[in-house]
Amino acid sequence: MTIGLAHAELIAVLSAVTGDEPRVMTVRSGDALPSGPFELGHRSLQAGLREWVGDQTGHPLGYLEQLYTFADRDRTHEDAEGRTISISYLGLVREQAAPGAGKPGWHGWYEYFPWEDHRGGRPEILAAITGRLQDWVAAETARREHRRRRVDFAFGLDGAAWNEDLGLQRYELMYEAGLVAEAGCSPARSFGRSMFADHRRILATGIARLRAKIKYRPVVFELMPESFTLSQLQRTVEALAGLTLHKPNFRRLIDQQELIEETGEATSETGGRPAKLFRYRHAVLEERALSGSKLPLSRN
Amino acid sequence: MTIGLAHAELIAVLSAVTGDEPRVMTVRSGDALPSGPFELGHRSLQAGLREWVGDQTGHPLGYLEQLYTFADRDRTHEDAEGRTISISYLGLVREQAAPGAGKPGWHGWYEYFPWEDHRGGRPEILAAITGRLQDWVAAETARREHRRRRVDFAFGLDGAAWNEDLGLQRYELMYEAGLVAEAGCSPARSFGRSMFADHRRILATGIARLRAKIKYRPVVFELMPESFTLSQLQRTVEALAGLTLHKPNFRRLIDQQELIEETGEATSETGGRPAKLFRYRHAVLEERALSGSKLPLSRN
DNA sequence: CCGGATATACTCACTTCGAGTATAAAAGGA
DNA sequence: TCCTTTTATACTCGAAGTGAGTATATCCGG
Repeated sequence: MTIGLAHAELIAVLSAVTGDEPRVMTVRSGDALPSGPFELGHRSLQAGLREWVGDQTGHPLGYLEQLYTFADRDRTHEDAEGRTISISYLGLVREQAAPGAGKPGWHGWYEYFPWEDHRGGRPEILAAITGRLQDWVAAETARREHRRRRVDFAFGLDGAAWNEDLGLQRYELMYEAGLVAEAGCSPARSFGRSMFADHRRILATGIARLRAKIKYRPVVFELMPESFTLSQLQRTVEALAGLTLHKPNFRRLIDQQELIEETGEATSETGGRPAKLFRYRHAVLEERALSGSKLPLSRN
Repeated sequence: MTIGLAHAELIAVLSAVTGDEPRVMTVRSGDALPSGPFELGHRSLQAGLREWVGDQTGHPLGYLEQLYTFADRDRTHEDAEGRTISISYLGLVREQAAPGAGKPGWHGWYEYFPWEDHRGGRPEILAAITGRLQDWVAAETARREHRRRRVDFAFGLDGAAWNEDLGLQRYELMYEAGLVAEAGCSPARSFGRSMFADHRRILATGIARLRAKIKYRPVVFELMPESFTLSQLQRTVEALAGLTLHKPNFRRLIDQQELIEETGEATSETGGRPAKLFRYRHAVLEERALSGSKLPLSRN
């Protein structure tokens, strides 16, 4: 059996949350995701990436999961020896363990995807985006209805509700419609900050995966410090989801799951009544669900 | 930047359901999953696999999604040129398009995982498996409680309910505990039919992914013929999940989602009252949810 | 025409969920 | 000191969804 030869490369989407801003680790002043060769000495892909991230950044890496493997024709390596296979990973870094967060190297998610942050209501930029998408729908003749449904569904138009999990579909639609610089359109007519090659698409994949995951796995705690208040926890989830949540219902959800316990201490750094501090119950298996199903949205 | 060279290989978990038996396409008389080199001519991984499957089997491939990419040290290729990277995919084949199903080449899932089929109640083989796992728990000293919780959670012991999505965790626990032939234990002391290298683990990954997916995406219809009865649909879902469902609630769930419509015809092949035939509403976007959350279990 | 088998339709209690309201405990200024 | 602001925490209530069971319809074969 002959086996195709290829170059293997690892790409990491490393995220942290500082305050209420989700961030991603970047190189080249925010133009690319960190990546590197898959060395032969590594035990496995996972171990290879962990080691590599540790060396490069000094941040201990908590949660790590594989995202997707790409090998499209345009990803061919310079020399003709074969094509490049890129294996992407999603990693979560604890805020306090990431002193670089906020400094250069870490950039906010919503710099690249300004239309994904709905915490302050529907972003105004969406009007421009969906306007351009309507033109793109109108330009199609054969399958116009299908295209319209895809746009309406992904962007929450025509009665559909905004779904924060569809970030990847949204980016891909915008790519198809030529609304992002990576698709070759002029920077003036593009939306959001672009990245090298398909790195922004990989970032969108990571964000979408994380947004979906926080709904049924307690991964948020990988981003929290050792002890935290319920409001901090809520703001972190809100930062990731790009949505504001209903406070009483969020709290009910959290203590139904019995994932956290009081430390006994409290903090009064927030201005008003002092908040109790909580810690994650590590006894809980990672397999346990965070929320039964959906996030408790607030109506703004 | 140097890039590691590697051999790239595609592995496919192709599934179909015949009657009420879920099957997987195999080679070597059921000892291995179909696999092949990733050729340089292919446009992308997805296209490469689609083409390759079409050539090899003659079955048109409906749904196709990437599963996982493996590159562990023990997967090294014979010649010393580098290691092998295996990219696995899950594909769904429509029953009527798979005339080979039932014939050699297609084997039932539960031949490899007899403990995963709970349609006739908890399989007796589970008593033997969990017995051996208890020994394995007792053999641990340092983190015995953690190990016990993992076993209880995965196998539905000590108050926990059986969760059909945890097939991969169960296989991995059994591998760790040395209960499967792939882990090097004697065939006499192993459970289920084993496969070449880590192919059974990949199959478990595919099964787990599909079981999770049918709960929130209408992928079952990729396995159904053009028109079908509600009972057929239910039996197909039951075959995949390895569980029996509550009939009235299953039907309520289905027509709440408005995923199917009557063809106007009926069939009386089943013995009793003739059943209405339905078809999948292709107008529905693939992104739409199948069931709000969980499957409607029946209490057996 | 009656029982067995299968399909389809309806009911009801209970839990969960969305939304809103009420009370508690700090800080700071008049 | 007391009142306002701010944040935290606790409780209520109706609507919707879910689990479980029952009732009716329509075929087949004797």
